[in-house]
Amino acid sequence: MAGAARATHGMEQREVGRQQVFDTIRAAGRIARIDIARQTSVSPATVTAITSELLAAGLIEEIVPEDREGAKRGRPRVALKIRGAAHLLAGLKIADRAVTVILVDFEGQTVAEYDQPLPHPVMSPAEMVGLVEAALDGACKLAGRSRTEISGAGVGLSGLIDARNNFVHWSPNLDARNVHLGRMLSEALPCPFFIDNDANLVAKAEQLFGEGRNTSDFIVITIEMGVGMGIVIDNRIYRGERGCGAEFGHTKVQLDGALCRCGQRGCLEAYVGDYALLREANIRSGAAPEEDLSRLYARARRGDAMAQSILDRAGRMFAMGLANVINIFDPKLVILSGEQMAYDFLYSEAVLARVRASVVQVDAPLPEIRIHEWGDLMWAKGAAAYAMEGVSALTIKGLATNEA
Amino acid sequence: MAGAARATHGMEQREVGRQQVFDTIRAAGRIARIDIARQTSVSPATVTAITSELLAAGLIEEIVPEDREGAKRGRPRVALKIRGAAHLLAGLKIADRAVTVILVDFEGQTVAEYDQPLPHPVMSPAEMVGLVEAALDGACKLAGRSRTEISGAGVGLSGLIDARNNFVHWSPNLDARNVHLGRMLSEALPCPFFIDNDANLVAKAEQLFGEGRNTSDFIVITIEMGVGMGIVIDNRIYRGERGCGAEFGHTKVQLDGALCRCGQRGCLEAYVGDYALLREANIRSGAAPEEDLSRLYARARRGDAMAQSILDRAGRMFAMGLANVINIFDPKLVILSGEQMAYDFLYSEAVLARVRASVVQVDAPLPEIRIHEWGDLMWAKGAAAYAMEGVSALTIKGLATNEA
DNA sequence: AGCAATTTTTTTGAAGATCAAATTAAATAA
DNA sequence: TTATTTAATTTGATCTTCAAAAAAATTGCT
Repeated sequence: MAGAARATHGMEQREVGRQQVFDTIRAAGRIARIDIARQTSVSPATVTAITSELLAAGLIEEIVPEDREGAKRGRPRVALKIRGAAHLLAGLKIADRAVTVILVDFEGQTVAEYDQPLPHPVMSPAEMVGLVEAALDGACKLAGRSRTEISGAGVGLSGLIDARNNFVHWSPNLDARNVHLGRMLSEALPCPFFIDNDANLVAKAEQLFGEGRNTSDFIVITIEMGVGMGIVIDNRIYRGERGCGAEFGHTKVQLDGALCRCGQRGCLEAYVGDYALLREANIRSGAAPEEDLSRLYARARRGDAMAQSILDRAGRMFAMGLANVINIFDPKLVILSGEQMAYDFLYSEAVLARVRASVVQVDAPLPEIRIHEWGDLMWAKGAAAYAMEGVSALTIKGLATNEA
Repeated sequence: MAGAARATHGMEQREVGRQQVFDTIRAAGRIARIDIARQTSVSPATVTAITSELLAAGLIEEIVPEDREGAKRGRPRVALKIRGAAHLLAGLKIADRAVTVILVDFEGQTVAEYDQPLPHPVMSPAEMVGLVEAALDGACKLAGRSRTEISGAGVGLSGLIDARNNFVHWSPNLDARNVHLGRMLSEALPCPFFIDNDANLVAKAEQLFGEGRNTSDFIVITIEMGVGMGIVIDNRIYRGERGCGAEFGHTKVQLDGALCRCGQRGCLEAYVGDYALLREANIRSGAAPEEDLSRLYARARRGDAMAQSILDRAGRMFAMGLANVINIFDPKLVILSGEQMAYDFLYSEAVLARVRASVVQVDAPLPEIRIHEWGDLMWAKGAAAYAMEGVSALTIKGLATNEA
C-alpha cells in the first residue's frame, strides 16, 4: 500500500484528492503520474488535473528524464517530485541544555543546523519565545536566509502538549502551566507555529521520512530523559481527547512502586528514565558522588553485577510496558527509536525476547519491532516534519480559494 | 455533535452520504429532515434526495405527525425513523453454559429471546455450527418467524477473533485453533454472519443503542469470566493489525505475577477474572470445596477480612490497568459495563478514585467514567447490533447498483 | 527511414453529486 | 382571509471524477 494519507476531515472533495496525490509523491520521493494513479485508485485523468495544479502552484516539479536504462518501448514516464525550493521550514527541539534548530527545504533536505544554548533549563513563556526567536535568527544567519522566508516552524517540547490547540498543559522547561505557546509564537513571529510533544514529532518524522513511510499504523517508542510514545492510526497521529494521550512513560508497571517525577508511583519512567537509573546507581553505590549515566553503562558492560542488575530490572520493566502496548494495539509495526547508549540494554535481544513472550499468542506473525537509530538531530527533524505537514495542508487548502 | 459515523473507506461519494444520513437517523431515533441537514452539514436538498432513496428502499419510514404540542408556526416537520420491519437480525452469544440468542428488528426492538444449552463447553467447529443452527431455529420458532427471514446474524465468542475475516484464532469454547467460523456458518446457513470478540460486541451495542450513541471515541471495559475491552476511535471499532487487539485482560500488571489461564504471568485477568478470584478464595480458605463467587462477595459485604482483602487487591490491580489504558488513550469516555455483582468492588467509588489518582494530571477535565449495567442479554444484544451494522452497510451499498 | 507497437499523458465529453436559490407546502397569527 | 413562518422539494449551476479517445513520445522491426 502507498503511504498516502487519507485525512478526510472537513475537506472538500478536491482537497482530499490533492492531499492524497501530494502525499503519494512525497512518500515515493519521485514517481510518475501513471504510478500515482495506480497507487491511489485515482484515475490518470484526475492525476493529470491535480498534478498540473500542483505544478502551477510550484509545489512539485518534473524531473528531466535521464536514465535510459530499463529502456522499454512507449512514451517515457516523467517523474514528479516535491519542489524543495517551494518552502523553507524550521524544526526546533527545546531540551534542558539547548534549543536545537534545523532548517529544511520542502523536500526535507537539511539547509542548516544550529544550537542555541539555554541560560537556564526552566524559564518563563516570554523567555522561551525570545529564545526561539534567537535560535531561528541564528539558524537563518548560518544559512544566509531571512527569517521571513520561513513558511512554518515546528516546536518539540517535553511535557503534556495539546497539539491541536498548540497549547502547553505542562512542560518541565516552563515555569508556568497552561501556556498558549503556539499563539504567543505566532504573534511574535510572522509564520505559523506547530507545537507538539516530542515523541509525536519523532513519530511524524518516521512517517514522513523514516521507517513508517509505507505503513498506515505503527507505534514509535522514544527514550530520552523520559519515555515517550507516538501512535499512528490510519495515517494520523492519535492524540486522544485532551490532546495528551500516549503517555507511555506514566503507564504503571508496579503497584505502589518507585516514585516518579510526576508525583505518582510505579510509572514506567520511574524505572527506565535516565534520572531513575541515576537515582538507583547513586543509592546503591552508597554515598558516591552523582554518577554519570555513561559510566553506569560502562560498568555494566565490564560485568559489574550491581550495574547489570539496575539495567536488567529496567529492561524487564520496559519489556512489560511495551508488551502491554502491543497487547492493546496489536500494531503492525513498532519502531524503537533512540540513541546508541540505551540500545545494548533496553533494546537488547533479551528484552525483545521478553516482549515477544509477553504478547498474546496467536498463529499469526508477531508485530514487527524495528530499531531505528537517530542522530542528535532526530527531535528537531521531527519538528521540521511536523511543520512541513502543517504547511503542506495549509498550502493545498489555499489552492482552492486562490485559484480565481 | 451527532453520532453520525464517517467511515469513508473505499466508498463512493453517495454511499458516504447515505450512510451518514442513515446513521444520524438511527442515532437520533426520530428526527426531521431539516435537523439531519443541520447535524450533518449536508444540505437540505441532498437530505431530501437521500431520504427519498431510503424511503423507497423501505429502510426508513415517516412518522405520522401527532404531537401538536410545541405548536409553532410554519410547515410542521415530519420525523423519520428506521423502519423496524425492514430486517430481522439475530445476535448470538456463545458462553460456557449456553448459547443465548436474541432476535431484533431493524430498529433494535427485541422480537424474541432464546437459550440453547450447551452439551459441553468445549466443542468442535462442526458442533458449534450445528449448535448455532439449533439456537436460531429455537428462537425463530418462538417468534413465529422463518429462519430464512433473518438478514444477518452476529456471533459473539470469547477468545482471539479476527473480526475482519470472521476468523477465530482461538476460543476457549472450541477444540481447534484457526477456525474460519464465519465461512462455515455462512455456508451452512443462508445469511451473512459476523463474528467478533465479545467485548467488541458490547462496544458496538453501546455505540448503536447505549451510552456511546453520541460519542465518536470511547472505550468499553467488560468483566465476565475474563476482562475485555472494546476501543472505538473515530466512530469505528479499533481492531489492530491481526484483528486481535484490545487484549486488556492480558495486559501485565505485575512482573512475574500470578499465573493466567493464557499461560503467561501477571495478566490483569489473573487478578480480577472470576476464576482468579475463585482460585484465591479456595487457596486461602484452605481445603474448602469449590467456592461460589457470590458467596465470596457476600462474605466481603459482611465484613470478612479475608474476602475483602481478595477483592481489595483485585480492585487495586484493576485500577492500575484501567489507569494505564486511560494514560495511553486519553479517551473522552470510558464505559464500565458488567453485571451487578462486580459493581460494589471493581466499579466502586474507591477503585475509581484510585484510577483518577493514577492518571496523568492536567488542568482539563478527566475522562468521564460511566458505569452501565446491562442485563443478561447484553452480549447477545451486542451481537445483534453488530449484525445490524453489517446488514445496514450491505443494504446501503446495494442501493447503488440495484437502482437502475 | 518508415511504420507498427507500446506506453504515458492529456483532452474530451458524459455522468453524478452537491448545493444555493427559488419554489412549493403546510401550518399558525392576526 | 391574508400575512408570516418554517419545512421540504425542485431547479439549475457548478464542480468532480472518470472512461474513452486522442495525442505524444518512445522502441522494434523491416
